[in-house]
Amino acid sequence: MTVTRSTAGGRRNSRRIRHEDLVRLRMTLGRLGRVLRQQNDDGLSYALISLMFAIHRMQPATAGDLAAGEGVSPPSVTRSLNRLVELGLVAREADPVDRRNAVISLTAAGEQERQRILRSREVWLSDHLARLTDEQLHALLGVLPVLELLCDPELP
Amino acid sequence: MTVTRSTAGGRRNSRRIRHEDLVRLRMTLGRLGRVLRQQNDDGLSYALISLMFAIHRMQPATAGDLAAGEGVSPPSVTRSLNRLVELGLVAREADPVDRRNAVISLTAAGEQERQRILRSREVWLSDHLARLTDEQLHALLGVLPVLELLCDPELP
DNA sequence: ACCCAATACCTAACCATGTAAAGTAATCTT
DNA sequence: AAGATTACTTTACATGGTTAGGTATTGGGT
Repeated sequence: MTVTRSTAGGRRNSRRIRHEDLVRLRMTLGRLGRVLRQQNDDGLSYALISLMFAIHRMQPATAGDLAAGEGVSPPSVTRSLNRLVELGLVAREADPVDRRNAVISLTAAGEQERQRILRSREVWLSDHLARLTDEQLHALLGVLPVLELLCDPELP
Repeated sequence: MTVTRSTAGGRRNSRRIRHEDLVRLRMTLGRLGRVLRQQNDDGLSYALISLMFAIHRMQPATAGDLAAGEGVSPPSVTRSLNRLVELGLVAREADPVDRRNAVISLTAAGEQERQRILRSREVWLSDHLARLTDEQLHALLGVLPVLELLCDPELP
C-alpha cells in the first residue's frame, strides 16, 4: 500500500472515515461472507466444515469448547456433531475423568476429509486471488491481522 | 504447516502464496461474515436489511434484478419482499409496460428505516474500526477494491 | 451420608433463509 | 392464434441458528 495521506489536522478524531467508505466496507464484507458460505466443497455444508476445522484446531475438544470457539450456541454444535458422527468423520466419547464432558476428535476418515477440503479451498481461493495483481495480493495479506482484529469479539 | 504449494495448472501459483496464509485468510473472511451477520440492528434480519439496501441502490428495481444483485434465488427474494411489504417498508407494483415485472421501491417508512440502520451500522463499524491504528485503517480502506474484486462473481 | 446447586450436554420446538421444482400470468414469435 | 419464453410466485424441503427445558454427573455444605 502506498497511499499515505497524512492526517493533516492532527486531531485524533479527525480520523473520521468517509461515510461512503464505511458503507462500502460493510457491504463488501457482508457480501464476501455470503460468497464464501456458498463455496461449499461439494458435500459438507459450511457449518460442518467450519466445525471440523475447529475440532482439528482444538483437538481434543469438548462440545462446549467448540461452541465457544465457533461463537455459536451449544445446541447448534450438538446437532452438527450428530451429523458428523453419523458420517463417521468425528468421534464423540465420554471423558473418563468427568463424564459430563463429551470429548470430540476427528476420526481418520474425518482427518482425511479435512485435508481434502483444505486442498479444495486452496484451489478456490487461489483461483480468486489469481485475479489480483502482486501489489493487491501483498496488500491483502498485509491487512490480514486487521481483519482478524475486526472480528475479534470484544465490543458488544 | 508451512508448505508452499505450486500446483499444476501453473501460472496462478507462481506467486507462491504461503499455504498458511491461504488458510488464515479463508478462515478470517468466513469468521468476519459470521460476525457481521450477527450484528443485526435490532429488528430486521441481515437478509432483509441487505435487501433493503439493494433496493435503495437499484431503485426502481424488479424482483429479478434484486435476486441477481443479491446473488440469491428468486424465491428467496420473493419471500423477503413479502415480509418487507407486510412491514410497510417496501412497495411492490406491476410494471405498466410489462406486467410480468414486479417493480420494487422503498416506501417513505422504508427509506427512513434504511437511514436508521445506516447510522446504526456506522456506529457499530466505527466502534470496531476505532481499535485500529491509523495505518491499519488506511491499509484496510486501501484493500477495499481488492475485497470487492474477490467476491465479484466470475470464476465459477 | 445426603441433598442441592452447578455444570455440561442433549432434546424439542421454532424461526429465518437458502434451494429446486412446479405453477401462473404476461409477452413475444411465428 | 398457438406455443415458447419470461418473470415472478408458490410449494416443499434442508440447513443452521435460537431459546427453553430435560438429564446425568459432579462436588460442596450440613
